[in-house]
Amino acid sequence: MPTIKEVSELAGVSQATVSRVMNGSDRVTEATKRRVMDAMKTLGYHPKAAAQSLASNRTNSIGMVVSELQGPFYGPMMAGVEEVMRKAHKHLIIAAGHGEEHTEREAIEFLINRQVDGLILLVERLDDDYLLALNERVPLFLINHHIQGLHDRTIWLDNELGGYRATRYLIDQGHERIACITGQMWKQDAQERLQGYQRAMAEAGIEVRDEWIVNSYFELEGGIEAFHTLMERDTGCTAVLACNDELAFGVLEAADDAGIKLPEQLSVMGFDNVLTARYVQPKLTTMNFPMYEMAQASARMVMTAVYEKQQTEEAVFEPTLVERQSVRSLR
Amino acid sequence: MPTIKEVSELAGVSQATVSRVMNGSDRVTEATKRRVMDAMKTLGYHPKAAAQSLASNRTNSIGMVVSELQGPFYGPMMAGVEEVMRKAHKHLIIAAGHGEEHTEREAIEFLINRQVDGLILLVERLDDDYLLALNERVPLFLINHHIQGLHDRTIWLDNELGGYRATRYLIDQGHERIACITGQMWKQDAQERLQGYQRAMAEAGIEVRDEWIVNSYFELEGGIEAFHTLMERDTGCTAVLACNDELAFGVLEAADDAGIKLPEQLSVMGFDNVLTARYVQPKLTTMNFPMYEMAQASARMVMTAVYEKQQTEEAVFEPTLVERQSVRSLR
DNA sequence: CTGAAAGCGCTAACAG
DNA sequence: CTGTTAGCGCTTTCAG
Repeated sequence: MPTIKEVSELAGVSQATVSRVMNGSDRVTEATKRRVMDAMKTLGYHPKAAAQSLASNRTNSIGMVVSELQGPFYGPMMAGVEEVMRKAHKHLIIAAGHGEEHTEREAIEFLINRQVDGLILLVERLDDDYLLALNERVPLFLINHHIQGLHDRTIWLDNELGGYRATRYLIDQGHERIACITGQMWKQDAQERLQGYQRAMAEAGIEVRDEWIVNSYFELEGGIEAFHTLMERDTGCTAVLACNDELAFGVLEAADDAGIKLPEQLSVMGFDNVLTARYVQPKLTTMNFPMYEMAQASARMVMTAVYEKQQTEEAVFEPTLVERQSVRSLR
Repeated sequence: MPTIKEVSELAGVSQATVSRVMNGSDRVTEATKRRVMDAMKTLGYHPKAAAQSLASNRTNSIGMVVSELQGPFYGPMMAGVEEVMRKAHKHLIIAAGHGEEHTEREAIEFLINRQVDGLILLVERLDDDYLLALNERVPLFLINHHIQGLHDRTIWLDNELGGYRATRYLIDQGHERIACITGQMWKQDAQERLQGYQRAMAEAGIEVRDEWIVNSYFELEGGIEAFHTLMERDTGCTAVLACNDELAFGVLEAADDAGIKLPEQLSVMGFDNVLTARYVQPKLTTMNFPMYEMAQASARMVMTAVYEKQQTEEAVFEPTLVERQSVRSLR
């Protein structure tokens, strides 16, 4: 492994100069720059990340913490981040929270000890005070998590708008009695999606009856249970907004078991557009969650904030309708 | 950020001693060890990874290259690796190949420049010579990829056995005319699964007719196309082994579109047991691919080979049957 | 069992 | 525009 010293000798310059051309920072003559570059090439030189970090106090790596690596959500997320990071020659170190607050904090500490230059967080269970304190130690970037004072470091999906658009679509298809199955209400996105539903209904002048809303949790089983309570309540709803696809899948399954034909007897609308949505029967109409794009945006935000030291501003993404076959038009 | 120097001063020992207790290597008196530990704790000391790397020529990080981050496959894989790595206080740096040989090599070079201590590869398109050469530069660990001379660094799924068991199950259910939809035949696993099918059929004394085998590719569309060619060939098969779940989903969809009832008119068997398999209609009977466990195994292999300098041996995993509803018994 | 000292390979003032 | 000079924080001989 050649070192900077060898390069400098072969190029007939000082190590400092070599360092300069690598970092492109200071002004160097085209001529010497060329000489150095050639020397690097013939030696097959690659700077040693550890040495750079130690000297510069920058690791050129950023950490990413996700609640869990499983699930349909995180692949695209990681892929998006990884892509832009690598193009910029930065390293992505990942850690998973495995679903618990305790392990999420552990994952974060782990990455901070690694002295990452920045931290992208896609987590749910951490409280704001902790995160704010954390931000003093390392620049934080938050995906889908709002915190007072960190707006310009936030990438989020407008869930309220998504809930609104989804509901609006159902209404436009002629539905009036529309049920809504929510996720865990301590989750910000669950709340917001419900709010969007309520706004759309209010706007359409439809009075939402309490029995139309069933509180559940973002899992297949949650969808199944919710479907049953909906049946028991005998609401007469013709459509249901499941606040994420998983819930919708549960509804699909439960409906099928109950011998209810979809979408003929009940229209189902999902939210997230996970991969599986295209595979189920009927193919799920849902709101698209542009995870890949949001991930790229978060990585770009890191680049400009951390490495270019420039101000950033929050990035908002909008869910868009993906029309498939689980919603029937009443018109 | 406290340094080793401060710790040593507070503990009244030399830096060397502190280093020793951290690495647990040399013998140190219990007494001084305790003093050092206390000092570390009161200072909230954490060693700086970059400095350690530079001095020890070990980065305590291993790289992982996957063909693509998307898809149902890699989440569990990463989760498994990450879990055991983090427990051992090692770092996981990931890079994606994004499906092309060119970018896969790039990803690998990227990680090598990062001086990772080892490299876990879950890739398909790289040729053996390249990988063997690579192994001279950094210890390689291969998931589902066989290479002469790297057996003891390989973690693999017995695809042939999986194909055999799947087919065997179909036969046991009373099927005789069993079609097989393969993946891209340049993929090792596609070949092996087919071989397993053939072995089971031969063993059962069933002569496989050429028209029962349709060469396709591991995607939903591949399954749809394969289903249609199967229909055109009018084989009279009562069951079909789709060599991965994606293919099976394609068959499900195409069959549904063609008005063919599953599993009444055709039994479908998948392979991989991706998350989605539980969501489709009928729920897919398939062979389980223990990705999470295999990932953990690969990480453990890295630990013992790289950090404990001990010999390892290949780890083989067996696919097991997951019985759901897409296969009908003829008995 | 412990300390002293010499780097690991690079960056970052500070001069010139 | 370029060279000189200190380190960055840790590990690792080599003595003792």
